[in-house]
Amino acid sequence: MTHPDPPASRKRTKATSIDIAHHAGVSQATVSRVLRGSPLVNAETRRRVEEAVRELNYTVDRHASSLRLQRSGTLALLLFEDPTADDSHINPFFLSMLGSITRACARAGQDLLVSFQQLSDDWHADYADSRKADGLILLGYGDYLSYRGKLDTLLEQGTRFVRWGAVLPDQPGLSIGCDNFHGGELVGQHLAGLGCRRVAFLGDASSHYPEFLDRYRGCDAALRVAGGAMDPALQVDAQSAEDDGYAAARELLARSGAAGAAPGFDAVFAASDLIAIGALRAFEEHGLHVPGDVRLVGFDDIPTARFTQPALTTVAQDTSAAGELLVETLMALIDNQPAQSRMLPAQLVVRRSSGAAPG
Amino acid sequence: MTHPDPPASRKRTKATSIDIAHHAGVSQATVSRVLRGSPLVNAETRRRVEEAVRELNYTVDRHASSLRLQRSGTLALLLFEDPTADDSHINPFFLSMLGSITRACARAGQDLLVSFQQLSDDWHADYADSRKADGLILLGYGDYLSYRGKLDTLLEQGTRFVRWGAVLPDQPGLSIGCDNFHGGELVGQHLAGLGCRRVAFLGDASSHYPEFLDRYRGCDAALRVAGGAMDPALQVDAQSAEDDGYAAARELLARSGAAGAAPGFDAVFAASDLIAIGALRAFEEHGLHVPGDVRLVGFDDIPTARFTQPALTTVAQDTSAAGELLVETLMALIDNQPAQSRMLPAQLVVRRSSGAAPG
DNA sequence: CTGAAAGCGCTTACAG
DNA sequence: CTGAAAGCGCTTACAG
Repeated sequence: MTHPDPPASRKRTKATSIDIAHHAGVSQATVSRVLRGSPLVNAETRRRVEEAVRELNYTVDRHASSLRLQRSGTLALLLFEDPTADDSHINPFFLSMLGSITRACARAGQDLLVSFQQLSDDWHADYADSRKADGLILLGYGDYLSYRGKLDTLLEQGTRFVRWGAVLPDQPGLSIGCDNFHGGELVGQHLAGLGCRRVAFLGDASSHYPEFLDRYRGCDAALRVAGGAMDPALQVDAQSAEDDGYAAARELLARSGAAGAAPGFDAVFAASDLIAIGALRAFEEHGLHVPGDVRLVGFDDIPTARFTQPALTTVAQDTSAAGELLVETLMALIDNQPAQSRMLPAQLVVRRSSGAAPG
Repeated sequence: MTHPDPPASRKRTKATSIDIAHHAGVSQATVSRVLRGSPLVNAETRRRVEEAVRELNYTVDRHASSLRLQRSGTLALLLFEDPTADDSHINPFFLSMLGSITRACARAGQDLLVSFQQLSDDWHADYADSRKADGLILLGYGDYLSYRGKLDTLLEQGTRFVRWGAVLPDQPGLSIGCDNFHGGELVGQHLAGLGCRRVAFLGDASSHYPEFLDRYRGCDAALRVAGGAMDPALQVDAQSAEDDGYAAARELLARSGAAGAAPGFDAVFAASDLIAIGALRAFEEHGLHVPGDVRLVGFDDIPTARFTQPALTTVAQDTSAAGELLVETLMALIDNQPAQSRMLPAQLVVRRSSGAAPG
């Protein structure tokens, strides 16, 4: 039984499994077996190896292991930003998703690679092909139609991925998303219950932004039950940033020709909290009181929503469950287990901006 | 000149450099040279290889490359949370740091591994030893004294790391931090200029939390210039979360025995915005008006600070520059270039909570 | 239960 | 300028 010699000069070079083998008086193969938890190892041998591992402070080299196993134990989170977004801050909602995904990965024993991407970037080529990650989590707003094609490419290449977003009937790959339609319904019911008849919508309500579209439709459905409906004339496009909301609200005000006079709408449903916050600023500047003159509802329940003046009524998405489910679904895909798209419940959070709460 | 055969069955298996070599009619070594940008390659050969790479959609296998190069091209961001923190949300300030670090890594061509750690975890063993990352970025609040030892261990092991936090004279390793002392001075000057004499401090001002301590000292120094000083009786410990701020403010109120009567302080400097927001709630419940009865200043300038009622005067840290500098410094360390600790300027952002702005 | 050996896919010193 | 070959540090089928 010969064992390989350890390196002659032990000059603070990282320990390898060969060092451990020598230290414990076993073969390198046995060290590897112990470290991978093989049942084929004698208890006493295992003990000796484990001791050497502790003593030499050894950790398995991740690259050697991944190369051999053809598996990296790493997931990649790609966060898309709209090309319009300058170097400004990321939507807090996504930051909160990032937090929950990070935790979920830790629980699943996976490492997480995080990257921000422009929608236009050549991202589909990179992470999976280079085997940096076993699968991708796709997150972010952006024109769905223009990135759908990239999803097709991913699928063709056999890349495992899960997307956060609208759950659509015929989409490429799997999505986890909030039940946006129901979220919209909750808003519509709430506003109709408060007697609103003319509900404006701030957000791109087309199939370019299917999440916003679902929110719009849900609200419309609820209003119809109450004998009303959304009016397309009261819909103004907006991406999800605050400035977009500000601009859209001004456009809405201009359109309804309400220079000082009563506006042509009694409520505004903003497709995101950031949009709502921008709109709030525009209304304020215009001398329009929220909720006195206009009731306002957002979507996402970002941390700031509690602090706007008035505090923002909004729809909360369960980011904790979302992160968990995204990781779980992606792991199933990677392990060739059955997996499916799923929607998470939405919850209305009533605060003062809709004029319903006490005070 | 013989070239290795490509795999017989081409069943959607990822292309390797051998496939490319065969396709381009060169050796695998030459493919590698082209991909690593070696100048030793004939232009026409290079062209052929590049074409094959495009055609077969080839990407270098990261693990094989890293194993060979003994370099991963990856940085790890370890975000510490206090053990007290339940599954609640991360301080938005750190989320914003995370955003800027992510961008900086992208610009530096490095991948970023993100992980949340409990201060108590055995994190020092993992990332660098396993070669998952070439270096670590350490971020987060937590008892400095209790984690200083781990920094020493990292240093001993030869792990490259940079820490975000207080820049201290005799600390292990390098730190990038905001000039907390000067940030505190700015607050002290501002408050003194408004005629405040009794400034309370909400935050742990000991060497367990050197950043908070520096803020405290800076404020004290500024008050002394104006003929005053901080009063230790008006200092209440608080970690950085909102609930801690709420509790600390109530403790302060109880201590100064001000049940309805005028409190024993005319201003409060909260060590973080989150603490300030919690304090604001406590003061409100107590019937204390900000800034009428108490002037309030925070630290960090998180997104919500603009929206509290009244909007929060605070000290902004340049997170963009911070991320850039953290990555730059860590890269220098990894490349064995000279590198040093650095402080970034702090900037006072005056809003209504200090009673100085118009309105 | 254990060791010897092959091989994961690269990179680069060496020889031409 | 290019190819053949060694080797990075693992994991596991194979043989005992």
